[in-house]
Amino acid sequence: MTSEKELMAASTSLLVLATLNAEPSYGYEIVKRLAQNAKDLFQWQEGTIYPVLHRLEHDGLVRAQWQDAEVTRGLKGPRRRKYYYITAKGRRALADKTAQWNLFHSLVEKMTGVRHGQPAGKPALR
Amino acid sequence: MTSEKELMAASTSLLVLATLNAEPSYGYEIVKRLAQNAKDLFQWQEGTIYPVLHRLEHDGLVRAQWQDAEVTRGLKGPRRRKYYYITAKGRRALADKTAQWNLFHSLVEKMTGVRHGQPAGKPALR
DNA sequence: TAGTATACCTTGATAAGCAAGGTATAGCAA
DNA sequence: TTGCTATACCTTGCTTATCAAGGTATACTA
Repeated sequence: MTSEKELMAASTSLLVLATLNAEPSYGYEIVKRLAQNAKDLFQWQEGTIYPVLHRLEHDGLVRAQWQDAEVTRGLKGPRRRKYYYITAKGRRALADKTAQWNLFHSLVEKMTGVRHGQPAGKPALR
Repeated sequence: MTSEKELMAASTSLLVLATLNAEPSYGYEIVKRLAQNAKDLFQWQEGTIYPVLHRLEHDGLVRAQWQDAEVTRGLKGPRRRKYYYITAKGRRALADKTAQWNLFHSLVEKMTGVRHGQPAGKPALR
């Protein structure tokens, strides 16, 4: 595999970037949101997501900002959240990774004989 | 990730099983065939495929058989090929893994906002 | 006062892929 | 005949991603 390994590894960072592209968020919430979108069929662990966020930040695809103390006033739990925002570079990376994913998916489709569209009896997440 | 980790790891065994489902084959040829189907955009290494085949055989999803000597007569190269055949259990596994892959893909689609069908300007392998 | 939910994080084990190398056979060209 | 290339099998060591598990701390709630 040349870039296929990154494609595999990309699925998590891809989904994290997609989450942040929709709306800024923080680690704990991203975990919940992914599980929610996947209807709990797939669940990422915190131990997976936090290192990914750190790497994305290190690579400049997202930037992090501890929220103001007053924002959390009235909320239960600790008064600290590290919000992540996708950057312009992150949006480009998201587009690239999405294109790569779709390309790889079309290979799987071709080889497994799955047709486009959603054939009857093939459930999908909605 | 619950079974998501297997889903990631599944992409290679999925494609190997799909290859063998189309037609019995052997390691060296499978590598070539995958690269060909992927138009060399993705390339699996022998060091990846052989262990996968051994694992699939160990799990009973394929069975292996050294070919007869006469079959290779006239061919260049060594007179030995280890042909792999998909089993009934392998076909069930292929169906399962394909369903899992499609489920996961629908999550990616949902989160990246990609619609079904092939939107204009989104190239795919044909 | 104890439990639960929120929110951050790290560590050690497991597993998959890759690059690189190794062995061997046979055709073909110099 | 000598050496290159293609075929065909395989293993080893490194890297990297994920997970399970644990740790810290805050604040609401029973």
